[in-house]
Amino acid sequence: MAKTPFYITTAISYVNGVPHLGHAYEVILTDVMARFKRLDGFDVMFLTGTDEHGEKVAKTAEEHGVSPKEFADQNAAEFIRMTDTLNISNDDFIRTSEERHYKSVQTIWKKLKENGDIYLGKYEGWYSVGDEAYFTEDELRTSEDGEKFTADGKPVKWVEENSYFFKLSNYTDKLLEYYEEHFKFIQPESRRNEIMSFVKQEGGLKDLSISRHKDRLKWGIPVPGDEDHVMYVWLDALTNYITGAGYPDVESDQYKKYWPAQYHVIGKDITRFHCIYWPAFLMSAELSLPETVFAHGFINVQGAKMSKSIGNVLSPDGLVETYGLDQIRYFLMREIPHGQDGSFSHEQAITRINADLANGIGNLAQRTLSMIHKNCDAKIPEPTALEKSEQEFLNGVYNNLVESLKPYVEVFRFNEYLAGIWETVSMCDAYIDNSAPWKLKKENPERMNTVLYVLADIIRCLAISVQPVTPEGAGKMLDQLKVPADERDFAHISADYALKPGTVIDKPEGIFPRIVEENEPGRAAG
RNA sequence: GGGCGUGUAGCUCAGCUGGUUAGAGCAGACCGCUCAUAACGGUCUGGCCGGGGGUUCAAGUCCCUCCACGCCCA
Repeated sequence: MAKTPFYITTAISYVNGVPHLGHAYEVILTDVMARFKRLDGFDVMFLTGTDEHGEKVAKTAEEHGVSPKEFADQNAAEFIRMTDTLNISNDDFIRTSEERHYKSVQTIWKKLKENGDIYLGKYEGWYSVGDEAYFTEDELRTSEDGEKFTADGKPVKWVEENSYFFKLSNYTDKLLEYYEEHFKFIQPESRRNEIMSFVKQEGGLKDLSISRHKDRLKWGIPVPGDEDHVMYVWLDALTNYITGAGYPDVESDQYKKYWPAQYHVIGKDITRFHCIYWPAFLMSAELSLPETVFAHGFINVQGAKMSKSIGNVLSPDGLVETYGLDQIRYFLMREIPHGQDGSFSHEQAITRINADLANGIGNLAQRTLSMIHKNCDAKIPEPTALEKSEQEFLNGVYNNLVESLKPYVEVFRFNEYLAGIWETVSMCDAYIDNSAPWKLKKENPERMNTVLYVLADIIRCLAISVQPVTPEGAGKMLDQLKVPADERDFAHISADYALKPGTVIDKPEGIFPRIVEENEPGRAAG
């Protein structure tokens, strides 16, 4: 039976800076969904990448005395490295400076043009290089000597130039209609409201400038048929999602299989581009629209927005070094509520990691496997007749552990998913205490074997279920139980694949060590 | 200025279309256990559900208003 395709993307990261916690969160969030879907039997395509063009990159490159391409190469390498550091399972990594992307963007440009949605106009206005955006008069502040500045103090200059425009104004009604008919297109709902009220603004949507004159911006994709112009960032950047699926070869297996995407996972700050511009471009190019744009929140660090000036910017490297990879993945998925802003603090991280990973699932596996190793001749014991409650416990795990939590996963509520899994962890600990296998050892060895067997098989299921979030630790746990590599999908959470009694196990080692604070709390440096 | 959202135990959060004594985890206290990563189990403490007003037999849940914070737009 052919697997159902599932295409998911992160936003592409702008290479003007280097990776920080925000990037890490987004790519982990997406990775967890991708891994979950693979385990659930989908044919997953997971794309992430870098956005490399634009005036800001060109300018920063110049400051560093290198070409834009060299500069982009350097920082793109950092983002690629981040995917390794964080154990991200992306199937592809796209860079907008790649040849395949040039072809793709130029093709879609031609489509928009053929369909009459691109025209040459004139743009004039106050332009801020720092923001790569135009501002209207009333958005600016004027200093005493008449200089104009943006609200946050960046300088602007008056610019007049020819520019190609996209007739976004044609799409006001079509977009609204689309939102009405596709409730799930923008999630969470608060973002949907935001977008709808923006589109409903008086006079409808305004046309969108999509090119820059070459004199001012060379670092970009040339406009087909007009040497003097280079494309402006959003058309270029957004198109990466279809490039990744094989566009412009719309007849390719790849494209037919994966487009339209199921999810674009993005930060809430770029919702508008993804929920207004992108669908409008796709409509104009007569391509299908993605199913859902999911906008996640931001993470505050030690109670404040991450910023260089405060000095609380956390790097993925530092976080992994301080807490461990699975640990940081777990923390972010468990602690950041769905679609809202979350917060990160050292204390919070330690507490959560120790309580759930070290004292919770880690200790559960360790105490169970130790008992098996010591008391069952290092073999998975042979169970005898199960008590009714044990059978029910086991059946509940087989039938519901993952199944009952799927609805949460569908909407990125991984915090709820994990909370659900951990209910079973807790039930196991209670079951151990009630059964007291250390007493059964003398009084009733057969019962001890049964209890330990039930526990071991539930731990097998727990480990399978947490693989999306803590792939490394879960993998080790399954290794310890000698679960074959091809029996680790959700489909194997069943009695049919239960552990085989007699299987020899190694002396267990703790999977998630407790984080012990020395004298002063270590900080993840940014 | 308009809009959206958030405000529930010390902390992080659940509470769908209003319905019995408001829930969970963590933290804290006590008791128990000793297989385990000083881990685990049990019990308990802890909440004028941001303030005020209203609708209703009944409101954390609906309406109005105010306050704080965040975001979108102007």
